[in-house]
Amino acid sequence: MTKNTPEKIVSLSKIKMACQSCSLYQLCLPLGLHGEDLERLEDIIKRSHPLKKGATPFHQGDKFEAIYAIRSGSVKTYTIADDGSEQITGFHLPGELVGLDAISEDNHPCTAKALETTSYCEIPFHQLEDLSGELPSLRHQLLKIMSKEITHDANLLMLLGKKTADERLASLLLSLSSRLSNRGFSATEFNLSMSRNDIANYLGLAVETVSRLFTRFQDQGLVKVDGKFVQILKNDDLKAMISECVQSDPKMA
Amino acid sequence: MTKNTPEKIVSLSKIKMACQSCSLYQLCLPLGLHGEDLERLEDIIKRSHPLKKGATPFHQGDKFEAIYAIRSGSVKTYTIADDGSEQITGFHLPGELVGLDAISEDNHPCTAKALETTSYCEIPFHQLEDLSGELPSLRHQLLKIMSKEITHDANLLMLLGKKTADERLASLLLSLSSRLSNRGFSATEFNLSMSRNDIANYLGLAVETVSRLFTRFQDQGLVKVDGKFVQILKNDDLKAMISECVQSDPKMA
DNA sequence: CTCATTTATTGATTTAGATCAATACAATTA
DNA sequence: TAATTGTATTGATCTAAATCAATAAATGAG
Repeated sequence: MTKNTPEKIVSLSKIKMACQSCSLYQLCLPLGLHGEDLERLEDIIKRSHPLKKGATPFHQGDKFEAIYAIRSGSVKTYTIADDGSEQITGFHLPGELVGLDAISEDNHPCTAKALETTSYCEIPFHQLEDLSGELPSLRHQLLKIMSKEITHDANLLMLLGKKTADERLASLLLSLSSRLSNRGFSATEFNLSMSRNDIANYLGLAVETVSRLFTRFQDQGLVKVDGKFVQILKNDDLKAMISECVQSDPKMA
Repeated sequence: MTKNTPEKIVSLSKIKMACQSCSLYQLCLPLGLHGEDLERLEDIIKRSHPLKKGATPFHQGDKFEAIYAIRSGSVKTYTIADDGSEQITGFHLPGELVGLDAISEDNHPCTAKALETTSYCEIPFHQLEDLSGELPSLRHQLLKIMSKEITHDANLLMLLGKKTADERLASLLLSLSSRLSNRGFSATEFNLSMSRNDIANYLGLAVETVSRLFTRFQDQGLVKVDGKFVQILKNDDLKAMISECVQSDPKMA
């Protein structure tokens, strides 16, 4: 792929994105668009070379030019504070959009890094914004995706603010499981593309704690873990973990 | 004001919102709109009666109809998990929009509650969405505000995931201070409209811890606290607290 | 005003998870 | 292949913050 630039033997018309034929259509930006409208969106979308593991499509502070839709692979986003400490703000799977947080300041508040070989579509934002003026369903879908991100973050806040280490890991595993299954992958077994360190960082825990949790979850028969390969054995028990837990404070709000 | 309903003696034309004359114009949705465009936005905005303390303009699960711009007072938003536990997702000050997280599912994922007497503008969302199709700067401002919320949440994540109790409280105080000062209030002294319990919940701490922190901050001469009234004495020291702290993990990402 | 109830502060004790430390296991590279 | 470096697991110890417990202020209702 990198050696003999085979793009040259592919007809130009094929290089153009075909969202219609993309398995992620219903999860991604073009949802709700058809016919000519969809073609207009496809016209502004650029497919780029796949990212190798560790590659960074954009860095914190970079001028905001485009948002990125993941086609395959996975990406983490993280911010680095003044003191150099890092906080991972998300793990992103195929069909998800990355970079929307850059609109506000017109530069990226976080860095994105491929956790494995990752292909993606690049959508120049100003063109998208203009086009969204003309296409109500594109406009709505964009707002919807952003709104979803806000909700997702709020859930994560709940996770970090209130939950125990067990519940945090259970939440992450269940989130990955359900998102992967929405994308046509197995809900019960998958490879974690991120390191234990990344998981710990994201969940606000120490690596050692994450490691111990995996061991314990396995001892409890909840999961089977072999390095990055995870099998969910008792989905319901994991779910129960994250809802039963926090004994409610009956008088509040 | 509350006794003799002076609204009745104000002409109907005045009841219509006048974003131009609103001190929050440059922080709020209409930023960038002028003349006829601004009037079109004002036409869809409804000013409602002020909320009394404890009133809830919308509840978790309510169908999504409108977003709310705070004019005066303050509001907290929170979600209630299945187990009844509550997580406060934000404190909202004048000029801020509440309810944008409802777009994604078409119903509100959180409840909003007035922390004090609070006046607000109600903006029916579908009309706003339509109008944003015609007005590029409105469209952009809406995306910008949503994007800002995503960034804000990411920062909060950093706060809850990584920081110590001291840093959390310092962050909240500085955030309130700077937001209040942007809104024309004093940056150095203000009343907290939320309870210690709310603060604890929001910061993911126990009430007792928050209480002890206020005491210690005061002992250290960082602030002067009298119940809900807070004076920031050493802004710089507080700032230093939140950046020096977390000794970076040099090898990561 | 008094009484009741919520909200806040302070102290004593416990604990979940961090940190420190050592080892084991992978993955790269030469 | 061994050597190097990064990543993961496991154990021992420590500590920040939770929890438990009691009191003290506020707030609000009658």
